[in-house]
Amino acid sequence: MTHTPGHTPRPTMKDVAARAGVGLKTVSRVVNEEPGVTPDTIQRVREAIDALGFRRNDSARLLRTGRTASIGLVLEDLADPFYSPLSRAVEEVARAHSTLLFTGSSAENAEREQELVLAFCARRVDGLVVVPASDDHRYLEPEIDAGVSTVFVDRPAGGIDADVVLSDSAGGTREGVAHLIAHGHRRIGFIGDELRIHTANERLRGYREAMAAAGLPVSEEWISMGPTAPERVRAALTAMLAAPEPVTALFAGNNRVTVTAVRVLLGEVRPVALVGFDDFELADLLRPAVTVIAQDAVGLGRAAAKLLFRRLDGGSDKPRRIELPTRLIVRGSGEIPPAP
Amino acid sequence: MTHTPGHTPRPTMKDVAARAGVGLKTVSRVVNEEPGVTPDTIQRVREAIDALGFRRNDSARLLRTGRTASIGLVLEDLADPFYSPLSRAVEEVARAHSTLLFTGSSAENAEREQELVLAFCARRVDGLVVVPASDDHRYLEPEIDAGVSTVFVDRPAGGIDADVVLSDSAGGTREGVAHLIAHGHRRIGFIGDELRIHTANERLRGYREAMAAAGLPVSEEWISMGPTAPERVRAALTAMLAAPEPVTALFAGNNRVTVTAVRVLLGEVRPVALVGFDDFELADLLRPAVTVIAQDAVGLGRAAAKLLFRRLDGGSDKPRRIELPTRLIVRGSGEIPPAP
DNA sequence: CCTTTCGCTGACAACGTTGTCCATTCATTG
DNA sequence: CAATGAATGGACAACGTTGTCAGCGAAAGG
Repeated sequence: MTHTPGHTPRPTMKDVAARAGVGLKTVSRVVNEEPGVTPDTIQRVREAIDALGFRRNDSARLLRTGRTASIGLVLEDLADPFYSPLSRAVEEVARAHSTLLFTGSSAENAEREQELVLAFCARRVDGLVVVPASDDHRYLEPEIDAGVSTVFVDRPAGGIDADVVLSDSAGGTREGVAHLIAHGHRRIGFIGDELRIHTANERLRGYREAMAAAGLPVSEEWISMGPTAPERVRAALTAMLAAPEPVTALFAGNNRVTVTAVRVLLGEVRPVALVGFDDFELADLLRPAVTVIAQDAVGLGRAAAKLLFRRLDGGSDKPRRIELPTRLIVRGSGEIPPAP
Repeated sequence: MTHTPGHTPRPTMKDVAARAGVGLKTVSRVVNEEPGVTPDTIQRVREAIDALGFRRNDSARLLRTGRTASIGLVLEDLADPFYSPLSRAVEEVARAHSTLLFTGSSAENAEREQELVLAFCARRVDGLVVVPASDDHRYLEPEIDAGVSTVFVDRPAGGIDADVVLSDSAGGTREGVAHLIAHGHRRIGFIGDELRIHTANERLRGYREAMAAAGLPVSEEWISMGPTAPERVRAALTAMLAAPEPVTALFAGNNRVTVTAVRVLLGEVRPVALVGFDDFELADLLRPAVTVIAQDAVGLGRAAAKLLFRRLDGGSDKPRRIELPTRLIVRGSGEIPPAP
């Protein structure tokens, strides 16, 4: 018994063929609009299809043809306001290529990433777009060899040479920190994500470079890397502000940090300047409005997906690295001068 | 040729069997951890699997077994801050059932919804979670008969009797409007989404009921339904404020309307009270902080997915309608008294 | 009128897996 | 020592589709 009790089993091409009084292959031809069928026969087959409510089983079809017309997207969290436009962009490109999209969230967990990726591979997706959570992707090598094109986004793959689409994290951060320096700040804090995350590292590097370029010393007490949970960020920032020589400005390493920082600073008497990496909705409506380094999430997703489909269409030069520029959006919070 | 040039073709169970010197079915048994294989044989097969980098083709497997262990999620926009937690919740439940998730955005377009749904059905997903964009789902009837369990979320299906999980839109709106009335407002505007959208209708009904319950007249000029594009909302609100008897408070029908309203009101000299349907991040950081009717997006997604899996596990009583309560979150913007 | 060509159609194998069932082996038992 | 039966392994069909190829009839050409 192949159908759930209580349900009529799905008609197959065989059923349609029988009903229309034609051969199996003729039905296939009609369904796929292949040439070489008389209008009369087409008509008969069409009627049988409608009468039976037949719908082609794409799983079976794709088993035969070898392509599944589906791709997998693994990211950190579907619900993260930074990743959701990215996934929407991937979806859009996939749609343009008549391809369906599997999605999964790794929750920043290496094991879960691998589990998802391999599950997608077992489903024989044609390709993958992955926001890495792990830093070792050698487990993907056999899959890639077997023909599963893979493009990494937002962070590079670990241990393998693969396509990747990134934002210019270091450059963007340099620009943001330079903006704070230009407004007179000398003691600038940096709160970022865990060091094992590539972008966190890059942004920290950008911070150090900008400070060095301005000839400013950096105290390690101004730097705090770790989980972006509100409590951790709150504690870190509070400590920086309570130090004997408190920071007068903060660079926030991503939007979750920025939001928590805004909350903390709202309770501060001293004005503290703030620039955040990642734009977010309503940043312009806060008071002060938050100056940010905006990344192009849609651009990242689109570029990654397009690169993936180029691979699927046969482009197979060596792995590419695409870096998208960021954009400083000046809104006010970065222009607050240091308290005298 | 079944593999892309330049790639090694994937090994199949046959290859593994040959290499391990056992029968095909024995490999299948090992892979599926079925009993009846000597530890010794298991060992040999395992080695062959590793050596060849074999990974079971789930598409083929599922063709045979009839279940695809995948479900489809169709919503309005994956990138919408209201829907992304919902989809994350569905994903979480799916994961707990070892099921993969196809996602697709209908962009509030009936045709596209149907296209997506039918594409998922052609892939023989086990079930569907759908946020309706169309108001006629009779096209789904043959699929449901064929055993594709379907649960609708956020809005009910049109033309068919099916499971649905909703927020209490009318009740929530009543509560929100009553809140404004309690603070002295008599002329309250309502800006909502297009009338063909069920929730828009329900919320409008809630508004009318609350006004009627307080014995307040309603001028049709205080009501504006239509697309939630910022320009349209801006124009509507501006008109309400410029009228001879301007509204002193606004109820915004969803979060997109609320955000645009906040922007418009920021430029207003008169204080205007505001309550919005849907909570959104940072609502508490705006000044005034925005009072909202919060819906439980995660709860909606989870309830829908759980109901779906209950169906998949065989539960087949008649279609259920689950209504989740909303919650008034008082933050300030709703407490502004009417200008004298 | 016979052959060639061509348009149309269908039988059959194959895709990679699982379910059914029979064959073999080997230890146990009468 | 033969009979029994459990444990193990494998041959084969089937899932629903598409690709290959051969057959058939009719139109076209000699």
